[in-house]
Amino acid sequence: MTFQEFSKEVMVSVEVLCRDYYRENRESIRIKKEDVAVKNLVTIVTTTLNLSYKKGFDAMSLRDLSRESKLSMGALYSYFNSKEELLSLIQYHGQAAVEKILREYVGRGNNPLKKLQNAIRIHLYLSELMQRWFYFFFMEAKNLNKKYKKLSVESELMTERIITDIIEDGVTQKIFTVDDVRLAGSVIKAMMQDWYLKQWKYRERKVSVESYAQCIIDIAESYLTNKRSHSRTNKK
Amino acid sequence: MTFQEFSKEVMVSVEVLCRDYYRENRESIRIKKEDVAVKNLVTIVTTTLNLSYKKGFDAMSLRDLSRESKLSMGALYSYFNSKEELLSLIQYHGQAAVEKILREYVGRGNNPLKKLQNAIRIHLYLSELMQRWFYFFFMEAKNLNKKYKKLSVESELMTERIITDIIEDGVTQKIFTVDDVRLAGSVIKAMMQDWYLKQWKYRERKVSVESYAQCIIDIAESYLTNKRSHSRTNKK
DNA sequence: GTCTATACATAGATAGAC
DNA sequence: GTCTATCTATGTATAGAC
Repeated sequence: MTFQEFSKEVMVSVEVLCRDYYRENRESIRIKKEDVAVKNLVTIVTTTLNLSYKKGFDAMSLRDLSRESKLSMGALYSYFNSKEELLSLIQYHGQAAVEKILREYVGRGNNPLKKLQNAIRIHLYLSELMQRWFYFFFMEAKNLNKKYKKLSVESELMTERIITDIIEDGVTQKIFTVDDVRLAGSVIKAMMQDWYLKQWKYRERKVSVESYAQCIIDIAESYLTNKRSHSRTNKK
Repeated sequence: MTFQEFSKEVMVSVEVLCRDYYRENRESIRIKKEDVAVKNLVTIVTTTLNLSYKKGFDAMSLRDLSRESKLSMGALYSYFNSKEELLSLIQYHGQAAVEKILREYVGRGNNPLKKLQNAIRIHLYLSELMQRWFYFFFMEAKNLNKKYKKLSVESELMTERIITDIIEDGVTQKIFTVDDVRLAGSVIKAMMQDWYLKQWKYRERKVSVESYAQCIIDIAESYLTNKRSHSRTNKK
């Protein structure tokens, strides 16, 4: 599956996501016309993601947001009750959207090798489409309150789990060889994460998301299918 | 080289680092007794790193810092002229200290394979010793002004360069096979970075820095010494 | 050298006109 | 629904006593 095919198919629209948020919070949002509300929410969220990418959520003042989104302070507060609520809106609904898409696309393939390739590609394609979101999830997680922080950690572990489950499967089928499945999954995830954390670097070097994916796949494969024992890792 | 051997040998003391800063900025620091100044600078820097780790540098107010470090607001401002100066003090002198140590230890080994193993280990050991610093460098880079941001990017590329130079060398000697040397170096760095960005995860799982290092080395080796062609990556 | 007290700017948040 | 004007808390930074 190429990136282009994927992006045509998923249509992760911020609009859908904001509509979900709106419908779940009708009571606390003062705006009653759904279309107006959703339209402005999209602006608010998009602007927040961009400003946070530049200076961080905490450094972004609501006056910055007001200026950039061309909505007054008063208008902003019709859509959320506090800056913290804006933060958790993005984190919570964003991660939910990501999980939904991952669950839908990941898991395809009829053997562990194909499944792994697919999982890596899908993850990377999605993080490319939603770069600002993924960056935000990671960089702003520490500002969340206890409840949302817990959800955020769970989300991190869930995506790791997708990888480790496939590896586990491959080990059982004697296709993969590896000592510590969870550690392997963790570092594969780390490589994937670099794609959206260091966007500036890869953009500058004109690395395409497809070739990046292929590189990670090659690395994962050569490690997991390496017949030589990794016995030194076993010392513990 | 084990982590214990390394940590005994390097002695990255925050004190040395603060003394350097003090001596370079004698004019602008109002405190004239070096020992008093250095002692308080150590407290200030350490406390800043800890608070920033918890809530981010931007969210940390100088009142927080004053409370935690048990120095009054007035006292704090005897050591720096603005919050921004505190930020760049940590970034600039911290990264300089890191580079100095890396230059000293990396490059040992009499063939590319040994050199690569050594470079990965030293990087990880150092990032373990200076976890708060490395975390700070990455998370707070966006708050720097233009001048220091440039230095920060250079520092990132420099450490990447250490890895790619070794790989390049190995390719020339036909020990390694890889299409895109720079991309390989970049993702190896990404795996190393995860060690200090996700400390909570690895601590919880009781992964030692040595076994983490061994895992990254195994992955890098199996990829770089894999004879199978990575032709698919070559499409560009 | 260190403190307390305070100036001044800006932050988040809200009231009430339109 | 959106705006402007304004409240109050908190932030960075400094002056001046000890």
